[in-house]
Amino acid sequence: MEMVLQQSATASILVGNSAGAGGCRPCPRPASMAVAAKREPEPDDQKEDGDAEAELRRGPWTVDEDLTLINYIAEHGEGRWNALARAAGLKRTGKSCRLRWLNYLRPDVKRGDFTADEQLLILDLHSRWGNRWSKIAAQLPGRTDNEIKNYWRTRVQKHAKQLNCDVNSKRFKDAMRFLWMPRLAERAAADHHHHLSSSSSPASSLPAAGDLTGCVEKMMMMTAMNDVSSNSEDRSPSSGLTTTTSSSSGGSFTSESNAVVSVAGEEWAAMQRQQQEENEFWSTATALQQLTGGEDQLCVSQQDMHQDLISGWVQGFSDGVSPDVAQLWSLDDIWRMQ
DNA sequence: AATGGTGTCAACCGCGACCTG
DNA sequence: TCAGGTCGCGGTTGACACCAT
Repeated sequence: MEMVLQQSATASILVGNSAGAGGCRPCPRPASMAVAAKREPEPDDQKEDGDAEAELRRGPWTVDEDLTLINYIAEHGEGRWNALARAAGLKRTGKSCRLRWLNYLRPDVKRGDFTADEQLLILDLHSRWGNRWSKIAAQLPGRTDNEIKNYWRTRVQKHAKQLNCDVNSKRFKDAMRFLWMPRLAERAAADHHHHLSSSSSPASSLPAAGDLTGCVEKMMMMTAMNDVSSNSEDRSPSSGLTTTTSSSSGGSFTSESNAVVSVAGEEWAAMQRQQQEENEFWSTATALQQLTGGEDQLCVSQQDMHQDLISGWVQGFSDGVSPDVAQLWSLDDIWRMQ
């Protein structure tokens, strides 16, 4: 394991760049390089080396493969993926190369949690276009269709499950529209205010997306970040600090890693708060739904749609709510959710 | 400490659309 | 027009990490 981590750091160093993954959170799983590195080819896999007609490789990409692909595209450009895979000497299908590049290695791929703005946009666009992931992704610069699809399938569908309804049901759509989205909008506004009042955001200190060198820088950063997370016990940035600088990074990332971890510490705390709020929000929504009892209680009537959306929902809710529920969740609470 | 459940996300698969000779 | 190659999309899978028991 240690050897593997060293290799990933070494491979990055060979490219000769430094930090750069924009908006990376304290790394629940920052890069599949973690996976790839852990699964360097077994001895059995090495037999491919002596066989030009060896079978195509599958599964996680290694750091070497990533570098090969990045370097080849830097020199020759992307496209013609099957030919590219052969010419670059990668034992991968063109399809696999394309996917790896578009979803992961491309310099302008943004990583980390979706912002409230982005979440809002995803919810909104999905309500209009359905599972048109690539179309939705086109509206979110730096985000891939795969990432958005995963977000939808994990986070959004999880909330639907919490509400005990189908993600495509009117009930869930209403909950989304009248509970979740206003809340996200509120958070987005708060984020904007925060960014305006703070001199520089973590992302702004990182290289601008779009240049190919930034791509390799990103690999360096991801490797460093991965080391932080893989060495930390509780996944908090502070606990990752000491092990990062002392072991896997081999000292090469010391200052950068410290800076990253320092920034990550703030983001970590914010993330924790956000997660807690999120949990409270959905449990409240669930409780509310159960107390109001009906399958359709969360749905609004067609007329309500013509009113201001949020106040309309609140009115609809207040009309149908039982005294018990009213006690549990005062109107103040409802308004606070707007 | 062991184990099973769950969440996350990179990667793969199948298929249809498009391109090219 | 047609056949083979390529690309892009949406759905699914599998590995891993974390957490609860």
